[in-house]
Amino acid sequence: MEKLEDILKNVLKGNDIRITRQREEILKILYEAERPVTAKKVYSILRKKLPYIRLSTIYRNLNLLEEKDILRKVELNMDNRESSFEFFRGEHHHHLVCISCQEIIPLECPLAEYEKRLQKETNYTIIDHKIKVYGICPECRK
Amino acid sequence: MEKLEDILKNVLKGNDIRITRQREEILKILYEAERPVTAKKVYSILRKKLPYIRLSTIYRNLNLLEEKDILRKVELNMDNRESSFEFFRGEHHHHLVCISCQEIIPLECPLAEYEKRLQKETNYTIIDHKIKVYGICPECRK
DNA sequence: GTATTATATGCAAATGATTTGCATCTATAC
DNA sequence: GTATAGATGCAAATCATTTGCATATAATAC
Repeated sequence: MEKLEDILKNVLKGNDIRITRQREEILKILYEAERPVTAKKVYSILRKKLPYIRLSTIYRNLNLLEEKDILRKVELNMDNRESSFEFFRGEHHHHLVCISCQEIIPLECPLAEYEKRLQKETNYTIIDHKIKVYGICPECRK
Repeated sequence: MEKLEDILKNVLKGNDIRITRQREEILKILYEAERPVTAKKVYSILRKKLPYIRLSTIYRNLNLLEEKDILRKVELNMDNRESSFEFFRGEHHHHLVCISCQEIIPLECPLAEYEKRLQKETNYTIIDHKIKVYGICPECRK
């Protein structure tokens, strides 16, 4: 049974990405996160371990990992100001966000059939889509 | 038959918004636009007529009109950097955007049933949702 | 292990959309 | 017309994100 550190190292190697301490730690945070995280969040976690790390390094790596399809970028705030990132485990999905406490529930994609129909109706080649659902969770409704 | 100027004036009055030249012109641009427009776009159109207008005025008014439910704010770029606004004619809808030429097709909402189901399954109170579909239009595919 | 070289990082500054503070102006109510 | 709450012009601030550059480091060949 492989150690997490080695698994993540291999993820990097397999994508021709050099292994650096910063990279490993960033990826680990994303891998272990239960919900999408912002660059600032990664920064605030990491600077305890790596006091010299900069936000620019975080951004460069998040973007790199997204380009390599290891992470996905998602916009979850209603106002779309800050991006979050999540480890991409191969499944296309969406999010239901509580507008009060920001809790996030992943959603299976309900548009598979719809996309096909849309493609026929509009004659567009459909590439991708994004869905975000906003609500209030049972906890916050109380 | 009422003139457009008067219709828009009444829209403003009906929402307890003072009538100013800048306001009227901004609203008119939005009303007549065939697709969502950015603040910068409004600015570049308007400064021909009102050379002294500032982007801050545009933003203040777009935001005000959105709060009053006269406009809707939409994020159409894949990278979500710039917001667009469109005149809200009462129908909840979404957009299919060509990632090459940015042409936009409005889409009827396919999630009405889904929202109800989701509400039951998750016990969240569903408030709203956003869908964006990205594709390549027939013209650009050639 | 050491040297070589391409790439990554720290750091500071830039960017770009959007917002804000403040003095002045103006639409509306009296 | 006058008073005043609210709007605008203007400049500067804000905030997430990106970039330029000198230095440091990982991968690679020896």
